Amino acid sequence: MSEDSRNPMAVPVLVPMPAERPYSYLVPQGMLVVPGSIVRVPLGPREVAGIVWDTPTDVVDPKKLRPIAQVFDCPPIDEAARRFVDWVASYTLSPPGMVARMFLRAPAAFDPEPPLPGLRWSGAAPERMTAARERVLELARDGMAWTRSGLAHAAGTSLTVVDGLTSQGVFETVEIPPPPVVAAPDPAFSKPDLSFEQEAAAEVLRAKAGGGFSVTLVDGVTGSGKTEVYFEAIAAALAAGRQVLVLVPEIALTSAFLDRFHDRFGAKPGEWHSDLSPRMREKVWRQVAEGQVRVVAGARSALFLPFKNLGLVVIDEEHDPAYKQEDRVFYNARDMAVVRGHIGNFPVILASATPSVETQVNAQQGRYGRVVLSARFAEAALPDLAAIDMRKSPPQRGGFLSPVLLEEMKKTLGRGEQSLLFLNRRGYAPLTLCRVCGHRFQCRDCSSWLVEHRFRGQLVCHQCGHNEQRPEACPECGTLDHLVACGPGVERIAEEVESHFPDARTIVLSSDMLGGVKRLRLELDAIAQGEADIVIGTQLVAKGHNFPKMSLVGVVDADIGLANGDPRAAERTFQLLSQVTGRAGRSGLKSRGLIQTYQPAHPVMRALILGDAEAFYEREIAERERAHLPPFGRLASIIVSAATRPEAESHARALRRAAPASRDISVLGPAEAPLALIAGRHRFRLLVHGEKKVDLQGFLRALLAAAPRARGSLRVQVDIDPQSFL
DNA sequence: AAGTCCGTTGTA
DNA sequence: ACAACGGACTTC
Repeated sequence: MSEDSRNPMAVPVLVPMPAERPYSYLVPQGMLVVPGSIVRVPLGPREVAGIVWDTPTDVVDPKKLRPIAQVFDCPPIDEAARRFVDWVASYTLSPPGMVARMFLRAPAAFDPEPPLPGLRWSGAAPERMTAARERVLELARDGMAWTRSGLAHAAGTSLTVVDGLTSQGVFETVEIPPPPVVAAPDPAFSKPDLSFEQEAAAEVLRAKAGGGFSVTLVDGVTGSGKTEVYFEAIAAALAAGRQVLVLVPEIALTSAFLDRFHDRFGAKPGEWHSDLSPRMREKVWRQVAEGQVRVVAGARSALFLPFKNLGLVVIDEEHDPAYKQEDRVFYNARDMAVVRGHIGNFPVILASATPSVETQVNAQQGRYGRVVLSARFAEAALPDLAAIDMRKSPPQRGGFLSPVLLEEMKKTLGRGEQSLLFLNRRGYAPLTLCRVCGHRFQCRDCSSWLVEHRFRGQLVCHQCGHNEQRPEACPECGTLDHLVACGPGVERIAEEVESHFPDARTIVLSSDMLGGVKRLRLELDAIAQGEADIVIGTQLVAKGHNFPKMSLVGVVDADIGLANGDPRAAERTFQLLSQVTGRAGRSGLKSRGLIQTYQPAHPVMRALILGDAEAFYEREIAERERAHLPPFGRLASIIVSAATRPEAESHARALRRAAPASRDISVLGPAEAPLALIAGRHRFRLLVHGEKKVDLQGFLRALLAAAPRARGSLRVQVDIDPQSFL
């Protein structure tokens, strides 16, 4: 876009706020701006970063127009990324500015990285030569630029020696371009040794990696080497000069993945997740935009990085619920990645040992390709799985571990191997009550029980984070020392384990661990090195780690996830338990998985123990089809929340009344949400259910347009394809 | 989303 | 009497 000298031109700019359309800004004389340019613009009393857009704006009073303050010296957001923003905004019913905001998550990166100050040999000799000076000069004589500290360090001298030489004019100061955050991966660095089956799968993926849009499911049991196989597709994309994005759930914890990548490509991928330091974040963002970082391994938000030349997206563990974002813009990164591939016309690979029902159906119906890896790689063998019927082998009074499991742990310990106990419950006990008056400790702002965390001596709300000191006396009746913990959390299981195996090295892992992500990484590494005998963990132990000495996995309570009325409960439980039991036996040890359950005949348990995934999926798919649930029908949920219950309820009813008449779409509710109160906000929920082919978004837009405006404390959140039904 | 403006309430 | 807050309103 060029400017006219008499009539300064206005351009649309998406600003990071919930407006339905871009705003218009004037382009000052001499400023050069293209669609995708990242600009600094005035917005009310402040200045914000926005993106120059290319879709129509509303006509606006020319007097209101204000000029763009600055165009950042930064590669513009490309056409494909812009269409992606529009698409995501439209699909999720989010304001486009809020989606664009996700592309602008590293404000410091809009300006180029400053060069580092460096030193280069000027050709001059020092006044007097010493041994230390000689060592420094030896390194610098080739004329390459060094950083001051780098040179001193390499020469094994102090900074004083280098500074002395500099002041004598032996070095001249130069600018060193900022170093890359990661080295360039080499597609030919270390060709893997693949089995026949893996090689065949890799060949299919390599062929797709060269072409346009396609989606391929890599369906392989845990330990079958899915990663090695899709690495070959990455190699092909790299060889073709494209950038690659690998989405990984909980990337912050999976250092094993980064190591494997390094082994294959001779360099680490760029990392992107919420735990990055601001400095690193900024460097990665910038270098992705410039095309210098070739491969990013990241959490779901990495989908909104400004790739210069994206040519492949891999979604590892595609079924993982961590891909669903449920705040601000509600989106599923797996589905949006497929859209990104479609818009950018490049292939997408989904990998999982337990694919989501949606992906299974897409593969069955031929919309997605599928490659299958049926055998565990090399020496790895699938664990031998069995259910422990808790009605027949109940735990000791006050305990939660059946004698059968304890006996197996004892044997494992005796062989010097590791056991893993899995329980998806943080803390010591999920409920505390008074034995005298029956008082139950509930969060003052949420409809949920306070969870006792005994290590910290606190009662904690897992919904809003509220915590209080655990009292000695009941706040209701005042009786001392009669509070009782109900049910198990990982801390309580650890206590039980320690009473049975006082000499074993026991470790508890959960996401709330003291010391944060850094500490967790260290502990996971230590476990992989064999520095623990018994590990007790929540779901974070299920994800992608390789524990070579682990030969027993015990699921403490397999029934937990099946209790609520969530339509995805069976699928979730099957996936999670398959993944956990798959932690055992990855390095050839004969291994076992024991599943404690009160309903061993439940189809999920049967499929799991018999290793009959096919039967499970067949049943689950038939059930979804019968009920017209996704992927055979469409769902959206609308959560209305407000400071008071009546406000929320009456607005939810008003939304319901605003629903347009439709034969193919029905609105259920409003009903109080299962979590009726979160952080002091009362919640009501509507479910919108339609046939597969309906225009669900159009229906919702009409509904929202006809509904009264949400004022005061009222908030309305629309969740397309909801995963959580709480 | 993140400011300003303006009305309410709480405290010296 | 005035700060301290919360809600409504605006932003090209």
